[in-house]
Amino acid sequence: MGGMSNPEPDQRRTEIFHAVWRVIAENGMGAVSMRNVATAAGVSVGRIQYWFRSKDELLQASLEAMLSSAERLHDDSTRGADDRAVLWELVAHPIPRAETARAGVSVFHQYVAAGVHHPALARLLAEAKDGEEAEAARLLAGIAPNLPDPRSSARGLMATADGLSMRVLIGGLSAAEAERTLREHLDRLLT
Amino acid sequence: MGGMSNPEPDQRRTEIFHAVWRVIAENGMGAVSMRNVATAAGVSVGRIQYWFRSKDELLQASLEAMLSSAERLHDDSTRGADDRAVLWELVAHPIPRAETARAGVSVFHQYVAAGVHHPALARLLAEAKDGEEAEAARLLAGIAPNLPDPRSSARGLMATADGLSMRVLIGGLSAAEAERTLREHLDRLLT
DNA sequence: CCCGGTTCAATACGATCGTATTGAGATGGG
DNA sequence: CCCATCTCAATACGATCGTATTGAACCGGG
Repeated sequence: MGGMSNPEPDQRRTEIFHAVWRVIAENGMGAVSMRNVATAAGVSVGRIQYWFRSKDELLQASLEAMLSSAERLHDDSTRGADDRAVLWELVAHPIPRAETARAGVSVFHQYVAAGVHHPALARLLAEAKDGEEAEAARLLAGIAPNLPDPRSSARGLMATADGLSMRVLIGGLSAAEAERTLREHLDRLLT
Repeated sequence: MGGMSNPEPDQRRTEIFHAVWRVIAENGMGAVSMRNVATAAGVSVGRIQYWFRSKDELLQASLEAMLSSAERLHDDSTRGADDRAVLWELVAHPIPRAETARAGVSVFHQYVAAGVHHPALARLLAEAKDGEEAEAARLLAGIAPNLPDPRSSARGLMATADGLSMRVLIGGLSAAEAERTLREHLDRLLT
């Protein structure tokens, strides 16, 4: 038969994912178009069309990539750190403490808004949040074994972080204040 | 001089606001176009263009109308109710317990996502949230006078509600579970 | 009666959208 | 060498977008 397939198709797709995220971070989900993504990636529209059948598949794959990348990040941070620190990183990560973090957090919120009217995206987001919640509950149960309902506590903790994250994103609340409020919540939980 | 202006210009604008909200609730912020709004309102595009100079002004005015309407709603619910009930309504209202409430909540989240890259919208949202927070802190201080930092407690409480609201919107968490988690948070605060 | 202002409806324009189509270069197996 | 296949770039098409323009209906005051 003919030629071989490229040995690194994932590389091609990943470059495009980065461009999607950058477009979303800089100008919101409404600015995501084949042409804008192509320009941001420095490639042609045809290339994106070759690697993704449609804009919808591109968006969905970008979210999957983002979620699994975040999960991998967390798993890495787990090695050799104590559970309290790991838990804190897990629940505090929606709060954009650095300017670079703000980009990622805002991208997440854009996907959430899109997911409200897009079941496939919503499902990915719901499962990711559920996984985070389970992991937080597991850590919480290890740290405070006498907690009556770690799952519910984890749920409240993560919801608090997400709500604070939203406040920081729309302004009027600093990341430092948000972090302090979240810390108070966690401390109250652990005493 | 010539003719008089219509005695009810607010009525015209309000009808259009309703159409904007319906379009956002049903199909998301991305579906908001002059033509879609006109169709939803059963009027011509020209009419919308007459009452609003641009799509941007329409969106901004729609958000202002929604926020002040919500504020008026809350003020009305304040009459003759005890503070605990008023506080609960204030803080639990982001959780879409009925299907009709889901529409309003999802519209709010669409505006939040839009606000991330739209300073004028963000400012309106931030001020509204700040006002809610102040009101919740006031009620909280009245109910539990020994609370060390009512403002911070109110902040955490409302953030929890917003985060839970997000979870319910993207699915995988029922409104009842969200309400229970929020109630636990409030109870822990008041004991 | 008509005239100027209000309130639209209709239409037109250029930009941008998603995507289908087409063909060119590159590459490795037969 | 050559041809099939992979990988893209270029382009075209119809739809939809925001908005500017134009004029018609209506109506109260002079």
